[in-house]
Amino acid sequence: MQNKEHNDKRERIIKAATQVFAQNGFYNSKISQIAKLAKVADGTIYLYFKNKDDILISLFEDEMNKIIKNVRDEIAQESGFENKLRKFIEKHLNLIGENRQLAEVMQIELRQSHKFMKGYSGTKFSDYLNIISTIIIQGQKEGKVRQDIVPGVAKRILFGALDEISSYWVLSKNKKYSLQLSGKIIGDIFIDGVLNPDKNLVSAG
Amino acid sequence: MQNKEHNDKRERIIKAATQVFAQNGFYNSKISQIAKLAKVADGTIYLYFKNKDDILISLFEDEMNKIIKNVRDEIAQESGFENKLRKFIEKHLNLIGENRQLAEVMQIELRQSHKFMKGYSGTKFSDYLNIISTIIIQGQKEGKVRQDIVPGVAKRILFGALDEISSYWVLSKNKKYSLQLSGKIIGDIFIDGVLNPDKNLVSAG
Amino acid sequence: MQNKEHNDKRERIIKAATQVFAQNGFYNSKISQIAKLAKVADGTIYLYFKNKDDILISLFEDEMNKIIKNVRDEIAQESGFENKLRKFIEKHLNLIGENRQLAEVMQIELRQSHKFMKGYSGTKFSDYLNIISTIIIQGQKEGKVRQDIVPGVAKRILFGALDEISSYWVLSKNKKYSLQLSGKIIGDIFIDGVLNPDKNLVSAG
Amino acid sequence: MQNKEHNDKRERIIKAATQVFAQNGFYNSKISQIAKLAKVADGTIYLYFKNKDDILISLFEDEMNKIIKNVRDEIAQESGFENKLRKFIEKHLNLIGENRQLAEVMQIELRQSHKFMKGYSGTKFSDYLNIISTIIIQGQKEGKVRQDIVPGVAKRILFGALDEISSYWVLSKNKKYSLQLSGKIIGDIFIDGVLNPDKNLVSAG
DNA sequence: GATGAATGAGATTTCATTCAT
DNA sequence: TATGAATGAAATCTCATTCAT
Repeated sequence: MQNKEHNDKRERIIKAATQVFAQNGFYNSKISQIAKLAKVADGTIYLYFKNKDDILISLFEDEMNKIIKNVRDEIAQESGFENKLRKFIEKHLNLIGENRQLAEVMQIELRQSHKFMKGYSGTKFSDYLNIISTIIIQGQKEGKVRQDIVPGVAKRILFGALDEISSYWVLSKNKKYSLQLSGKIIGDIFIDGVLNPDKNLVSAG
Repeated sequence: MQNKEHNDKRERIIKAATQVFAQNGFYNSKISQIAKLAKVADGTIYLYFKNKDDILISLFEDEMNKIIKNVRDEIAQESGFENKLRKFIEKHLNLIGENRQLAEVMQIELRQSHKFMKGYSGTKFSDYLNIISTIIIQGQKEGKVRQDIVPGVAKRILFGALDEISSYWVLSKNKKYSLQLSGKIIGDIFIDGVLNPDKNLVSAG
Repeated sequence: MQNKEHNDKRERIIKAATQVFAQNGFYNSKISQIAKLAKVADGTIYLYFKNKDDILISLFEDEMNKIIKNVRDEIAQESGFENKLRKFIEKHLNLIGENRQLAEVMQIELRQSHKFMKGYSGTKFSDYLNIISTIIIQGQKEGKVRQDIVPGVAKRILFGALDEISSYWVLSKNKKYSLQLSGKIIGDIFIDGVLNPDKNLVSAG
Repeated sequence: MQNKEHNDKRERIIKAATQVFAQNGFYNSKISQIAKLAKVADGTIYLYFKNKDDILISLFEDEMNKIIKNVRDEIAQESGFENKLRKFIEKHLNLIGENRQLAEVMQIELRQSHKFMKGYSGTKFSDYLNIISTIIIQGQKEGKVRQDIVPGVAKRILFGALDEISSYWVLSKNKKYSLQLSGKIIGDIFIDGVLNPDKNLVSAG
């Protein structure tokens, strides 16, 4: 019970922080705003988090854990390199589309801030990227993906593309292109781009 | 003479700000640090810039102007969609490699901050991205690039990939992959990914 | 208890501000001085007041409320136009004499500042002046005061006279004339000056 | 020629300062504003005045010299205590009416500031007030004014009344009462108020 | 004399964090 | 645990004044 109450408050703070950070940016957000929105006292926040930075990091890690688990589960249900990759793209963009505020914080704030947060390793983010490289490696084993594609580079290329599309979508007022259309194009370009030309011929023949 | 001195000071401040912002991030940078590094009095900065935000924006616009001009000139000397695109990628990554501090500020700080700078339109950034879409459109006219590739989406996909690779390179201590290698892979994936399959077959045949 | 502490601090700040403003003038007074004298932290002041201007206005309104109530009560106990007016004069000068610092602030600082305090209506001051006009109107009803005396003008004439005498007394080092003597002369001049000549004749006859 | 130019600049600065001080108050006025309005460089002001305070004091003394001379001359042409006094009131209010900006500065700024200007004696102001006491003393010699009226007090009473009326007129948007009407009432009250009652009877008889 | 760019001291205000209750 | 009043360090920006030209 105590514990439940505890978690409840922690979660309320994280949720409020997500909203506030998304709206004002990390540096322009005030602890008191978060406290107010979470319906706790300012001081209470310091019972759950070491300091302001810690809220951002915790928020990120909490959400990343959920996301990584979720994405991994879904991808496990797909078979074949291409299907898995398209599923990853779909899931990523869905997450952005469904939780815009979280997306903003993760995209904008964390990128800016993590350089300055001592002791933060960014492992979770690495874990997320490695979902992509694992798929690519599998593709190479399947003989689908060219051997000269370095998975450690390719994972960043795909993530960067997704991230930029997401940023634009999050920040722009008039959403010119849907996330779905963008996702399709990303998938087309990336998959065609990494495919083994031999297989390509075969599949085209 | 007066004018030269004037420009000199303005430039010194921009240069110092680049260094300081890169090192500490915009919000953790102090005007006094910049002034000290630029060897001017704190107050002098306000003769050249409206406020702290204005330094960041000016820095960005100044550099963007130079970069855009430079990149456009170089691309103009190349012929054909593929050459132009590879040149763009090469130039972008060279800029990152040659001026790491500037790159850090442009990549990290501006992305975070521009949301909060009222009245800043970000035209320069748009201009830069449009160099890419112009090349893609040319590729479509040449019959090289598939018609279902939306240039407005593709430009962000390529930029996102370059940007992420650059961010990683800028932030990581041990630079595992060279920018050159990464650039080659980006080019390979992106170009193969957008090529018209018919041409592809022909070129493969 | 909480509340008492609260009021205590607010009052301590007001009191300290009165002293500091009186000594240095509003613009030459520093928040830190006031805080130090009030034995609170600089930031604490901003829990009770919006800004520096607000301290001055609050100080004025707080004191005016007390003064107006006090003066009105005392005047209510007097009967007849002349007695009431002499009592007003006596009370006004007593207030100056008893609380020189408050007087200085109210006389000098507020007069200078209120032009620049947007949104400050100065109602309290008006209320105070209207105590005088009320007495004059009563005098006119009693047939004592000439009908051609415009109460709205006369109230300022009397207040101006009192104010100048007070300013002089507050600012001059060697107080040549006592407030009492000055008060008597003001009363003599003003009352004789507004009396109905007919009554005057009668009373002289 | 040099000298004429010199005076011209000095005067332009004084004139500009009057305008700027009147509009913004002394402490909210910037040297650069005054310089701009006077069409001189900021630094030029320091060739004519020691510092910002000195501008205010000089402005005051310059104008006071003119005013005192002017008022004295006009009064000298009147005969008898009552005429002289009414002329003084008329002149004072005319000055306010004719040069509102100067009036504002003299009334509001100087009053506030002179406490804080080291070494400023305020002699000119004293000279001005003594015009009044001289008239009153003459009135006492003529047997018109009661002996128990202390001229040093009475001069402040009259000045205070005039000053308050003027302040109100200068600051209020809708000028409810004309300066002329107010002047008549001040004269009526003050003169009747100081007159010897014996003379009063005689003059009434 | 005249200029105006440069100076740099200094004050208000904010806000993360603490701690007595 | 929870509170929220109090703290006080710290930073942006202003502007009177100076001084090299």
